[in-house]
Amino acid sequence: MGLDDRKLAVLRAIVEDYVATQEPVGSKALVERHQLGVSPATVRNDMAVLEEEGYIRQPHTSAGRVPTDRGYRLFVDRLSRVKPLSPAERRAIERFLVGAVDLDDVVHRTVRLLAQLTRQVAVVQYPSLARSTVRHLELVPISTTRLMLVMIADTGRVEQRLVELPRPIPADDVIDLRRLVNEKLVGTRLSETPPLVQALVDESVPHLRPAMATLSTVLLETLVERHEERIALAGTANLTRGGLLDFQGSLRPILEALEEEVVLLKLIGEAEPSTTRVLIGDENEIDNLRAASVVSTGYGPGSTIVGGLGVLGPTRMDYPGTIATVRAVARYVGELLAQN
Amino acid sequence: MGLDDRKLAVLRAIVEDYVATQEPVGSKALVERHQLGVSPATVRNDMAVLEEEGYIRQPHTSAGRVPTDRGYRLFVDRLSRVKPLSPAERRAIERFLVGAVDLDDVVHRTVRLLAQLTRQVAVVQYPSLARSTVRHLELVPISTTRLMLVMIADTGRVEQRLVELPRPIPADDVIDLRRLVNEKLVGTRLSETPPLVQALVDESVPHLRPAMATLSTVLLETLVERHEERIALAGTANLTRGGLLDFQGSLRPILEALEEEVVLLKLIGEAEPSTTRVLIGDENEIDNLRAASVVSTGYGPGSTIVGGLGVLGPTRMDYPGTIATVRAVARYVGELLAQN
DNA sequence: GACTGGCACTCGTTACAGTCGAGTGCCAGG
DNA sequence: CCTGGCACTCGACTGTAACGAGTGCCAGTC
Repeated sequence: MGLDDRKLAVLRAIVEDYVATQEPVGSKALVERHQLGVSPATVRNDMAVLEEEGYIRQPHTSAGRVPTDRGYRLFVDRLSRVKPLSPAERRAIERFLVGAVDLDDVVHRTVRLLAQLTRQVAVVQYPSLARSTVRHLELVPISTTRLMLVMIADTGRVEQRLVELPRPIPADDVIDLRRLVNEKLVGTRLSETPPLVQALVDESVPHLRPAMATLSTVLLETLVERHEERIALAGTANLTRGGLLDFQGSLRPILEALEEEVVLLKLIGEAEPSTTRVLIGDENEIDNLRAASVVSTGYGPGSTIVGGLGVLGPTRMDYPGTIATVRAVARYVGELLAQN
Repeated sequence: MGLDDRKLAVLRAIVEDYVATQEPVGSKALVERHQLGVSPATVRNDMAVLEEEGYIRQPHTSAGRVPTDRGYRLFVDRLSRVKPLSPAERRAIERFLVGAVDLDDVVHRTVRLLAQLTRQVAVVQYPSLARSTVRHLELVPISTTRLMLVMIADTGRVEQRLVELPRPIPADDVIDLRRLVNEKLVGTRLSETPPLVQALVDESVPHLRPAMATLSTVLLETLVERHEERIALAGTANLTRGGLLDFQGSLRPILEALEEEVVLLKLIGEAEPSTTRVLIGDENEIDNLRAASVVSTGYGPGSTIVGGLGVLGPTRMDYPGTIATVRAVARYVGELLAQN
């Protein structure tokens, strides 16, 4: 498919205008607003080709052109440069994130910041347990047959689970259990833990074994297998911007999808290092989100990735700006985490 | 205002029909669907009175009648009986809530359950810290100048904060601190804690005092004053039911309000024992929610209240059914909490 | 005095026709 | 290969007319 430079310029112009105005853009308006150096008729010919190739389409016979998902894709891949952030945005990011007292606080501030800057729906995954290492395990007796297991990860994440023991155990045994699990597990990554946990059970002295067995079950099942990923969400009200034109009139499927943690994780949780992923409309695997685009990336202290964050919006989205913002926020959050 | 029985019956019929059909209801349709024993003309006269009194209104001159907020209020207060739950609903509640492993789990399941049963937006407040008592405080050294403070409440709630110490302290001192705070605070209600915390600082031996002071600040500021109430939300997709007729066409203000924790707390957090609160449209203090109604109640083990839960939907809502469901769910959750 | 049937009236909804104009595709000429 | 010109399409908007659900009012009845 031979798309010469001018045709690409036309596509870029269409995308930019459509994103800005939300209205199908015609050949005449295009030459007026951009210095293309050719007449509307020429542009029309180019448009015909672009349409044939599937990059743009006409909503109605006598309307202007609108980019297709494929058109946006080409735009993102070849026609757009990442916008540098404005100083105001930089300042906003810093102002927002200093003074966070807590991992919870960091995550909440981040997700709100993202929503505000991009004016889209923002999603932030808590640092993944699978990618964290254990800093400390605490066992707090609740009753003689119940323990509260508290796990503190190096990322600052704290998770707790109630452990229901098969039979009562004395306080001294709790101390022993605590010592044992900490000796064995502190510093390890939870995803690599299963064999270690098993070993813990096998090596326990007989009278501790039943308790240790339950404990290990809880550790494995609830912390690793059903790996308790957490998600923060903000900016759903932004979905209502742009009237009902975006998302083809119904927010329903979008809102439904946003309620499913699993879906969100799929969207932003599979980040690779220092890559920004852009999913445009159709490319999305989740049916409910076929009318939306997602920009996501990983974040973490230094160059390691502990979680993902991103935004979701209409396919008609300011990709360069959004990508820049998502990257910048991820970087700042990474720095923040590195300080701990 | 003399509203005889028949006029009240007419109002009830109008509310029921309108809630069911979402369409303004006229005099003819009314006599057809309800056994009022009079002619449409009579009903029209009654309607005229009801309209004069502000209980119903006409969207257009030649349309049927629609209840006003005031009409719904009268309906809720005097004309409706709380519907008993269907066996299916009871079963759904039990099925949903058994097997919860965790406070987080309980809250999440509850909020989803509520959303599903009422088909509205559901809100559940985590057990309030101010109404919980301290079960255990744990101090975990992160570095020589940092502690992780973990508080476990009797409601199962676990909160953690990073404590930044003014200067390094040895491990033994951490043990002392832990012992001191636990001796003094376990069993107390956090809302009554301030004097006790202050006493802790005053009574500390000199070399522990600086650390204890920071610790107490964290305890007071972040756990009590900025009382860390938490909220779970579900069912926002239900806002899109009933097309765009509810909420006068724009979900925007609703979605915005739902993003503010403070707003949500105001809605459901001020529950009094065993009362179900119903706020209809205008009665709501939050401007953004003037087009919505809220049904909320408190929950807690036994007869104490530790938090609130409720649902939010259009003023055109099945009040009897919703009230019944909210109450039932609150009761079940209370029982569940009582078991711990 | 309360209820009812009848009737004129209101007004939103729908259908239809006509106009307008943005935008297109195509073609002949530079 | 680009351009100006031109006929054509079709959605948006406007105005008109018919329709009908629903009302308010009034005179008559029990």
